[in-house]
Amino acid sequence: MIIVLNMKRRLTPQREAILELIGSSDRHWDAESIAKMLARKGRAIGLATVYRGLAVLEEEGLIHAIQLTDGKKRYERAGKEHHDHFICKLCGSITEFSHPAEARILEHLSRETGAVVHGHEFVVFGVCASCREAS
Amino acid sequence: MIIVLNMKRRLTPQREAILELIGSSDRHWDAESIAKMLARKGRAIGLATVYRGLAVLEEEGLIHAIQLTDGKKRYERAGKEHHDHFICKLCGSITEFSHPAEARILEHLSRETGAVVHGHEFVVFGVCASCREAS
DNA sequence: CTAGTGTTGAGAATGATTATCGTTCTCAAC
DNA sequence: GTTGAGAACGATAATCATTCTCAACACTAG
Repeated sequence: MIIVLNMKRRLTPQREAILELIGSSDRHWDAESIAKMLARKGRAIGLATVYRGLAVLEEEGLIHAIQLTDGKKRYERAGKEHHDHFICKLCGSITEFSHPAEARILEHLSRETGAVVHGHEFVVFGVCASCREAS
Repeated sequence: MIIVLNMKRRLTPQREAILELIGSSDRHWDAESIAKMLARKGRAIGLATVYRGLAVLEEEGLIHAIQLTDGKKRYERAGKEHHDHFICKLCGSITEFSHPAEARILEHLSRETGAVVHGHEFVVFGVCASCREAS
């Protein structure tokens, strides 16, 4: 895979390491987990650099950011079709789901209000099946 | 309106002031705005007390919390039928909307995954009609 | 080669929220 | 009315995620 960043941005070794980590898994990474994981792999990167790298990679569309209910921004690899997130209050696990009706809701919204929709986030919380059974 | 909080929680004058402020408007309040507004009204309340009050009032179901994309938690009065939020990236305005298909998505999710859904949040961002026209 | 600009890493700074702590308030039992 | 236990208050310190600052380093074009 050959990646070229726009303009003056460079795909530095640090940014490549971040991209490789996120791109090769289905996890929802936050900045600190990325820094720790890279450190554990002997590829330590300054935390500020991780934050900057994430911002750049997101702007370039190479990763995708989501904002869940805890204060942390999470990142997942780009290129998957759009999906929403279910978060279990008990175990914290994140499950992805999607439904075709969502597109219709967005269409309806922009038709009614005249707004231009750039993005959206649908976060559902509750108790996942395995936690429900376990309790 | 008579309000009785459960158990050991008390509806103190401070909490009543917060509830009255949120309940009598359709704004989406963050903690600091509440503190400032009450201070301007000559009813100043410690910021920590505002945060604690908001948490208590939310637990009691008297106000409703939403988490938008900026780091701040917002609160709106409870009792309105459920709705979602559209945020304009340019002017920051928040528009409420709703669509019946949403319920179907949630039903589908819990049927498919076996999860119990407690709540959800659908946040859409883009450019509102008036900002679009102005630019 | 060299100037100009992008990038890094460490640490300071920021902003929202939460914890701490001594004091005050509430309320039921005495 | 007094007391005692626990809830609540307000000011301030602490925390947590994130952003900023700045000096040292690395590319890239001329």
